[in-house]
Amino acid sequence: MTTALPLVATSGCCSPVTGGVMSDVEATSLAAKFKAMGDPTRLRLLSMVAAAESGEACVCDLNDQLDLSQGTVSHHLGLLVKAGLLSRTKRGTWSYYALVPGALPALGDSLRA
Amino acid sequence: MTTALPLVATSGCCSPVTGGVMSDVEATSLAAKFKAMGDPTRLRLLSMVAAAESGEACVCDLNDQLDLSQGTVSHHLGLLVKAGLLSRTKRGTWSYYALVPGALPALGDSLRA
DNA sequence: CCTATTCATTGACATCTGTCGATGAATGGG
DNA sequence: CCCATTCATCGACAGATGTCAATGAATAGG
Repeated sequence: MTTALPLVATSGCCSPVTGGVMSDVEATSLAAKFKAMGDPTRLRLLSMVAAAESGEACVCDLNDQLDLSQGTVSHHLGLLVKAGLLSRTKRGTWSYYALVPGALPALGDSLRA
Repeated sequence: MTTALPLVATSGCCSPVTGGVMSDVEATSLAAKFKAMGDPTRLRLLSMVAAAESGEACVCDLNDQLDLSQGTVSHHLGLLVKAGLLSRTKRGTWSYYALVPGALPALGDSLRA
């Protein structure tokens, strides 16, 4: 029997903050995600991708709305991918970024009782 | 008529990340809270306070569980207070920290659709 | 009073982070 | 082919951050 790898972030990805004292490992893992969201530019990037009609956006579109150098935007997007919040798909010359399904709500769940 | 200041964090404190493109001001405000949670030590501190029976904990208790200098722990607690996630009450020689009611769930709501 | 306890604040330090400009790789169009 | 476009990566740099040791203020107990 084959166990399919979930394409959607499991809601059990993050230990709840208010569910007992967190271990060092749990805290480090969860903190990495919050850290990725702890920057205004990255938060705006997430909201822009989320607001895109097709569910994805290319760097050029995002870059136009941000008054930052292209390299800097690419850097932030890379961090969001590394944190597991965005996915990147290369098509031709363009890179398309999309929300990892379920990642944000799962993070939100870790803040509920 | 007097308008009472809410002692509980309003659930509308944070603009949702997936509710349209965030403004610079919204993103900066929300990012500050996530930034405060983007550190393993601070996350553990939050979970320790949340796990305290009485709902509050003094620095000495927290310090014992953390293998960090007392000054460092105090520093992290100060950041969590500044972010609006913890409250501080001084009683005698002790400082007691408690969760700001509703603050964490409100943050979590900003990550839901 | 004198001393011990609790805790915030300060100064110092190494490291991390956000930003830019420049470079280079990959693709697509004449 | 040659060139323009898109984008990631690199080197550099100022500023922020996490940590400690030391200091100092406030309180409690003999």
